[in-house]
Amino acid sequence: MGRKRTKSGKIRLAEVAELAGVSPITASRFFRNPEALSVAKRTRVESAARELGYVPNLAARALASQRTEVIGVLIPSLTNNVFSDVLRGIYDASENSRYSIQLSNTRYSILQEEKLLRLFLAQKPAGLIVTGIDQTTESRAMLEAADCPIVQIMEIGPNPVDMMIGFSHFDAARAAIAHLFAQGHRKIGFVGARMDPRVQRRLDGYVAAMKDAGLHDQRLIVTTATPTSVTLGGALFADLLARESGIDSVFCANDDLALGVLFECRRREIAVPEQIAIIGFNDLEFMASSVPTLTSVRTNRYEMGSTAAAMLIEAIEGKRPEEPVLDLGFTVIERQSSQAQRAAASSRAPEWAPAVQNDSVTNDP
Amino acid sequence: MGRKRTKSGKIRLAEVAELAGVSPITASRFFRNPEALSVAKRTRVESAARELGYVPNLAARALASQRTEVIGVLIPSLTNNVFSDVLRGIYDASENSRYSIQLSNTRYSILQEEKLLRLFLAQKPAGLIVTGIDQTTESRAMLEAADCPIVQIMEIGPNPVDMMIGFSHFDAARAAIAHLFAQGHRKIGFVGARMDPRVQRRLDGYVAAMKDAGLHDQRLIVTTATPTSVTLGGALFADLLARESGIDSVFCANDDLALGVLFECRRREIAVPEQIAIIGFNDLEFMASSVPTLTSVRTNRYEMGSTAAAMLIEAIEGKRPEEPVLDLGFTVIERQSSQAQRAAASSRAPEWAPAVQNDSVTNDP
DNA sequence: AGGATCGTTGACAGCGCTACCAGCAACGAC
DNA sequence: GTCGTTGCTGGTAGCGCTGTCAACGATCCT
Repeated sequence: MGRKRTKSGKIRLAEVAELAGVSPITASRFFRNPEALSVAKRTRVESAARELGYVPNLAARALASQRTEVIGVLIPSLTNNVFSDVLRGIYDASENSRYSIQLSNTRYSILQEEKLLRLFLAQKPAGLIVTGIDQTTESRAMLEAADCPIVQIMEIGPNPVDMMIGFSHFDAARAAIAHLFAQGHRKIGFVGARMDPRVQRRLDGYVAAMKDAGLHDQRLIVTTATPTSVTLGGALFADLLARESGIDSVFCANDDLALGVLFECRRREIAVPEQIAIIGFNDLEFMASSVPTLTSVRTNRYEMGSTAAAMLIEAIEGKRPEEPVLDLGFTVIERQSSQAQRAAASSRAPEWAPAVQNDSVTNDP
Repeated sequence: MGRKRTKSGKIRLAEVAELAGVSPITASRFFRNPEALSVAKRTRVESAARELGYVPNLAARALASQRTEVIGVLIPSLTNNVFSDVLRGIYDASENSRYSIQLSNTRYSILQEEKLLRLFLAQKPAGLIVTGIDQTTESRAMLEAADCPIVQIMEIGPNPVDMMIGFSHFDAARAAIAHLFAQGHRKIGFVGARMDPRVQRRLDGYVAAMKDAGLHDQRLIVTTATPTSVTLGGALFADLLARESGIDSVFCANDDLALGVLFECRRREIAVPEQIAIIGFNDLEFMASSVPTLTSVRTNRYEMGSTAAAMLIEAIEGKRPEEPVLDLGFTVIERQSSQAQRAAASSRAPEWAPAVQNDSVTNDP
């Protein structure tokens, strides 16, 4: 097999072209735009490539074409369960595409995000997925100047840089509070940690709902910048109880905190939901199987990731969506921890039905 | 600023060299091996690069040097909390290096792993991190033929391909059972899900310990190939109880299952640890704050990731570790859920001390 | 003094692929 | 018949960087 000056057994596009009896550029086209070839050449190149076990050299491709096939993803945390679901969606959706994912962790710092963004943009990514809508002015300018499609994920808001997919944390929080109101609760506490922009907007939604009902009281709100955890949920709830009495329910900014609150109630022998109702946020898997089962606001995290990646890839290939902003919504999943008091007596055992509610499990292939 | 044939404002190495008054190759050396330059030229190139805002073109570099600065990482799951800790370690350790992480999800399939491995290897990665020691023969051969450093993570065993970092799941399971024996438990159930090779080895450790004590009974073991979840823990435990009576304790192959078992006990009003003791595996954060707090086997997941990446980078740069196999060990963290029966009466409240035990929280930057 | 060695620098020649443009045959419109 | 037009193919010329080798002066040794 007559190679020219290539060393040991490396298969270049030139070898494939030679075996197929076409020019290198024709072989190249086969990989990028097969429809442009006549059927005869197409099959010849295809079988030659297979026979030689040809694998394209991505570095050479990137250098020659002046663009990469990399999708950059900027997320604020690798620890948070929420992001692992989103990421799984992103990886799944990109898996059978030509694009590869380049992930970076901003650690909830918009300055770090700006730095990483600069790094990414310098490599001319094919597309970018960024978290949230609270970039620095500088980041925002870079994103707007970038000549690749961009998807903002996790929430929606005005002025998308390009595309946007998420839901309204403000509305979701309002819905959570509305649910508690409907169950007869009035003195609703708020427990939040980390306080990133999305948690902040959940707090805003809570405050708005409470104000609308004339029930707002700053002393019902306990927050901290500390990263969230189950343990922290218990501690913050303890703070809340120490500060204020007569609280009948708690809205937790995420499910880990809610579980912590539940445990703290158990520790103090506070009956849930009879004495205190609990509602969490995100609807992680365990919420459906705790005792009592925990009410939460379900968010479509996996879909957020997979749809974002799918939209991005479509846009890279020229098929922009007609509607660039996609609201994935949320659902309040009512469970025992927030049932109205009259129903509470019979709520201990019968309604537990994991088979119906653990759908988040089945997403994992 | 006299550029030759370059279009709009793109800064190449040649521009930097020109401004610094050196040849391009000298400028190139500044980025790869600054010590080889005289101090004078070094500072000249440095300031020129900064002034022009030069960012190297990675594709060109990869093409010219015939190697990439990519570390490939193959993990079996993006959902599992365990891997998100490992990943965080990997990303943190690689963050300030020149290497970037390329992540792929094998979904617990060694065939998928083989396919991804082939893909990775074709791009000549600088190094590779693979999960576990159960590759296909073909994968094994590819790994051994690869001309880059490789770290196997998550467990240790004989015949490392190259480097290896983890701990013995077999020994860790034995230690868990030994702990239960020490607390006076004899009829110890095993609850496992997913049953990947590492969970299988935990089961092997359990079986070995039970056999040594003359207590082995196949009916005490409940497993499923289904992905793990809290809900599933409860369901499997229910199966176990239905099948066998007189069980005094349960070893759960991971913490999610353990939490599910705890909830199932609560649902059935089985006192923990008085009637049933529970021990989990991994020591996730919530284990320290449940009620009762849950005993678990702590594993060093973040360190596993960060050390693996650090070792790999060292090896890529020529500094191989003197000892290629690193055992990170494990620790049985005793909590209320496995306390001996005599002590159980006083175990309800006093020993709960989250401040001491929630160290996994502080790892998150 | 002559030779060997070291540290520093530069010239040259690609790495493997694709953008760009040109060429050619086949076809239809005028 | 001439002139586009379309569909397919190939030649040329790099993309921006680094491996290799050679050259040079300075230093050290015999």
